[in-house]
Amino acid sequence: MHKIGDFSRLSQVSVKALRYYDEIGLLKPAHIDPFTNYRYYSSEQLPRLNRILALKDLGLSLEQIGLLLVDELPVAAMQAMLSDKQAEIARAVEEQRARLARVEARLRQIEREGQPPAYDVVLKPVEPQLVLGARDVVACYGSGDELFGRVVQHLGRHGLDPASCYPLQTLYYDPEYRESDVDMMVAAPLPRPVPDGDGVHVEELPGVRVASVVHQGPYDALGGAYRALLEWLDTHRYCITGPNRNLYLQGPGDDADSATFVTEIQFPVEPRHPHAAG
Amino acid sequence: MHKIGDFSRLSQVSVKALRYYDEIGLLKPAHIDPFTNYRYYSSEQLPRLNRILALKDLGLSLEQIGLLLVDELPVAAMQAMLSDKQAEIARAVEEQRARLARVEARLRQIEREGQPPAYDVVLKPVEPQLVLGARDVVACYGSGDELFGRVVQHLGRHGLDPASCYPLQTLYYDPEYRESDVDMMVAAPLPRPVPDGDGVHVEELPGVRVASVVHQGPYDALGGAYRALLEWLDTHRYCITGPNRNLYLQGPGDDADSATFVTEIQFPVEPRHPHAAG
DNA sequence: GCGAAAAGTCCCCGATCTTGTGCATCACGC
DNA sequence: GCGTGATGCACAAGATCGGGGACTTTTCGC
Repeated sequence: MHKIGDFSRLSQVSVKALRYYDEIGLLKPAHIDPFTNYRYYSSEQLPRLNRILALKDLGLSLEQIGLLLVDELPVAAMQAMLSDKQAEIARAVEEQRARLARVEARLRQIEREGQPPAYDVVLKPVEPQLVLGARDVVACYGSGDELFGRVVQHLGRHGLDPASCYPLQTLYYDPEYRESDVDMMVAAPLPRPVPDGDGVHVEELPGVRVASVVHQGPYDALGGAYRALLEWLDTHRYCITGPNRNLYLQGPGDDADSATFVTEIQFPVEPRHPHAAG
Repeated sequence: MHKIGDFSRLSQVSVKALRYYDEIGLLKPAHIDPFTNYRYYSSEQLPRLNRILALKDLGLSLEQIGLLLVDELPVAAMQAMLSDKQAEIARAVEEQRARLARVEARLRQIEREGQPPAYDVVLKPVEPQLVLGARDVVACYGSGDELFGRVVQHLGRHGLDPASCYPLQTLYYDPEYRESDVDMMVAAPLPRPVPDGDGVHVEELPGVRVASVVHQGPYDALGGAYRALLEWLDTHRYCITGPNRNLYLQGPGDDADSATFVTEIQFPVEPRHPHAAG
């Protein structure tokens, strides 16, 4: 029988840890003096302690180890828990590798451009939203004004302040970039349903995961933001799964100078080849 | 200007988190109403928030991000921090992969043997220790009794109780297993130096990292423990760097039945090919 | 347009999660 | 009297989340 200090030296486990393992029931001393409360450990408890250390080394929590150390545990249970752990670690490794790839990509970008990236791409979910939409094929990207007019007018007709339908947005349905004959929709989120009308209709935009960037400044510089986002999608192996959206977070309607316009670009995406990331 | 809730919806960052970022100075609202203390955020703050999210996604802490977001930060500083992070993640990946390998090895072992391993190998440091040693080439493994005798006698001559020189141990110096003519030493840790004597000497055993298993039961079953340990060293790519030791934690001298003998086997080791673990 | 109810916001304290470490205080015994 | 043991509380580390009580703002009914 060893006092806790001796057992600690023997096992290279700190006294505090031994007391903690006692407290959580993982390794009770072989004997406790009822008068002094001194803990006494037996050499025969070393194998159990070593098993605890070995399982801890596999990444199992003390709680899980406690479950595994129950006597007569079916082998299948041990296998199940280790398999779970295996899957968990594999997932963690994959995630870390992806993160490493992201860090490397950013480093390379700084290297290449000599400065931090101008745009930061973030992935985020967008909730489904009920919108009033005006969709049409227009001559060019700049000629959606008439669609905005339709939407704002219709909102007014049904007692909705356009400011309460924030943010106004546009969606682009062409599968590839087009200079002319652009299939686009202007959409305004609705706090409550309204009837359809002349050239406008109510629909629910689906919820999607998007990659987004926020552009600040006049619209003629939006191209850089688009390029940055598309390049990011390429580098990080995402593919586009739906019409992209522009959200006019701060625009001409907000009494703002064009230098302070704020526009968010969203592309619905999903990972491409998740198993071939490296 | 948006109230915190609106900005939260816009950015998909929780209100709580926004308040926290304010508190730690990472993202102060563009305006705070001096009467109500309401926070008001501007759309133009979204790029900064997105940069925060992007850096967070790279695994940087909020504190580090705060350092990186200082205006006019030299590019080199950003690169340095990202490089550090890159190295850190690479290390983490490597460690996780090693752990994954350990879990897989254990699973395979259970698969193969149909039951959990009988021995758990743990790596641990052993401190240097001053010992009284009796070294000789003896006929076979079992014939070290005379060496034990020498040591115990010498201890007694200098007023030391063998019980205070715990645990007695043996070291085996042959570079490979031998059936006969075994070069071994019996050693007893010393609480204080004693003079050398007939066939015994004082020396300091070096501190080493060892792989160890604990065997419980009679000595004729020690072979299984040895095999388990050596197999583990092979599987986990460790090589032996010194004489192995047996520690007699509970043995014939402790009033014990041979079924309750407890012996620890230690092999000094170091990793073999650390870069070729997978 | 007014009052009341509902929703949003404030700040502050504490919990989370894990595996312990550090410190203070008191008891035991060689 | 010093080393060792006991107990118990606090703290750690990081990034929030939860809840409570007090205000403020918005909305809804009339």
